[in-house]
Parts: sequence; C-alpha cells; structure tokens
Amino acid sequence: MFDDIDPRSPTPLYEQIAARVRMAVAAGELVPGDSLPSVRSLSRSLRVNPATVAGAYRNLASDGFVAIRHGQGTFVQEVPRYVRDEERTTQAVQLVRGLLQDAARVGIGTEELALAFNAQVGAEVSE
Amino acid sequence: MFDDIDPRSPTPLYEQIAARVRMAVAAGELVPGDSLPSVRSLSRSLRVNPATVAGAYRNLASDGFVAIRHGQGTFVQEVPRYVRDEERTTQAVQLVRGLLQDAARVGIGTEELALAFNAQVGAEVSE
DNA sequence: TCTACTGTATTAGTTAACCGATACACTAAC
DNA sequence: GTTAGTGTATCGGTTAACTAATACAGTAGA
Repeated sequence: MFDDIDPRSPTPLYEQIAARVRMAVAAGELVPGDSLPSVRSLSRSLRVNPATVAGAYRNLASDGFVAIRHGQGTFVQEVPRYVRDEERTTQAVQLVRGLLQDAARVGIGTEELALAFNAQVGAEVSE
Repeated sequence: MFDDIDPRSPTPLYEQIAARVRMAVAAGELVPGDSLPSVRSLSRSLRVNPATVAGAYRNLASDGFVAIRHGQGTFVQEVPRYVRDEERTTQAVQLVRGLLQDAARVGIGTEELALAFNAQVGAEVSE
C-alpha cells in the first residue's frame, strides 16, 4: 500500500504518506473505524523516522480524516459526506486562488488561464 | 514605479521586482528599447543588494522580456506578439498542471476544481 | 505493576532558497 | 589608459522546511 514513497521526491515524505492514506480512503480500501498502521511499524517498513509518520498522521487528523488516540492508535474517521464536500470545496477554492496569484505574478490574466485550464482538463478527460 | 516592494513579503524580492517590470511593459510604461534602471541605481533606491536586482533582471531575460548587455545596461526587448502569446500559454499550462497535481495530492478531482475555478473567475470578473 | 504496545515532544542535522558584501569584468567616453 | 558607468561571480549569513535521533507519555492486558 505504501510502495511509491520516494525520499528524493520534492514533495515531502509526510505529504506522500498522507496522500496515500487519502487515496486509500477514497478508494474504499480503508473504511471508517479501520486503524492505520502504527507509527512505528509504518516507519520501519518505510525506513523512515517515526516522527515523519506521526507528522503525516497529524496532517490527516487536522482535516478530520482520521482520529488519533494516544496509546491506542490512529483510526479512519467517519465524516458526513456534506462536511467532507465542504472541506474539499474550500480547499479547491484556495488552490485556485493560489493559481490566480501565481499567474498574476507573471502577468497572466484569468482569460488565458481559463483557456489553459479547459484545455488541460479536456486533455485529462479524453485520456 | 517600484514603490510596493516589501522585503517581508513571502514572495522573494527578485520576483517582486521582475513582476513590476512585467506590469510596466504590459501597461506600456516601458516600450521596447527602453532601458531599465541600472542594477546599482535600482538597488540603491530599493535599499536592496545589487545581486538581488541582477537576479530579477536575469529572470526577465530568461523569458526574453529584456536583453542584458554587459557593460551597457538592460533593455526592454521587442518580441513579436505571437511569440509572447505562446510563452504565456506555455506558462499558463504549466501553472494549471501544477494546480492539478496539488489538487490530486489532497484527493481533489478535476470536476471539483473546475467548479471552484469557474466560481473564482466569475467572482473576479464581476468585481 | 509490569510489559508491550500506542502516539508525542524536543532537539539537532541537512538542505535549499534567498539575499547581502565584496571583488571582478565588460563598455563607452574622454 | 583612465574613469565612470554598466552587469557578474563568489562567498557567507539567515531563515525555513524537512527529517532523524532520542527520550518522554498514555493505554491496555497479563
């Protein structure tokens, strides 16, 4: 499940780990109530420091994705769908805002961005 | 012209400076053939290191925005519009790709992103 | 209580980005 | 060639993000 973890990737380890868990939940591999691997066992199998795994779990917990219970473990959390949808929408909006800022920084306006966006999304859909 | 340069901003100084020049060109304040302030004079007026201004100019030169002539100065470059348009399109596509990757990292798909994007763009247009 | 498991906190090392100081190199005009 | 203007290269300090090492703290069951 945690195969494609790459220490040399520019995206931090804790984010890679958290992303994998998110995917697993999205795919139904993990359902609410399931426990995640313990910080130590996962850190061993990934040859990574426990604090790094703990960071990934904290990251997930801050989204409400999982619940951390000190001394017991980390568990996939039941979250009403509408709550999760709201969170995702909020995140999406923030991402788009960041994009618009980055674009403005190099003098790219919203129209050009919209063109590129539609082109890119179309490309993905048609794959 | 370079008033709003803020050393404490999270966006690096050299990017802020480059962005201002881009704006000036886009607004017609600077036209092809115009010379930019010299590295030293601008560094003095901004109370910033010469190397920082030089970095900004190199940044602009890498886009073909300006031409740097060692010993002479830095000059706004004439660039055929279609070339510039292509560059901007390329940049826009790269930005969008980055957005899609970031979104995927937190489990947000293209549809949600498209919704957020349209909402955000609509908001900007209606301002 | 003891043991073996859980997560946590603190500290330090690595790396990369950024920026300043300073010395260097090119160009034009005198 | 000297001078005064240009940009350049190198080096070091600062900061922030990331991760490892290590010691700490909670929980459950024998």
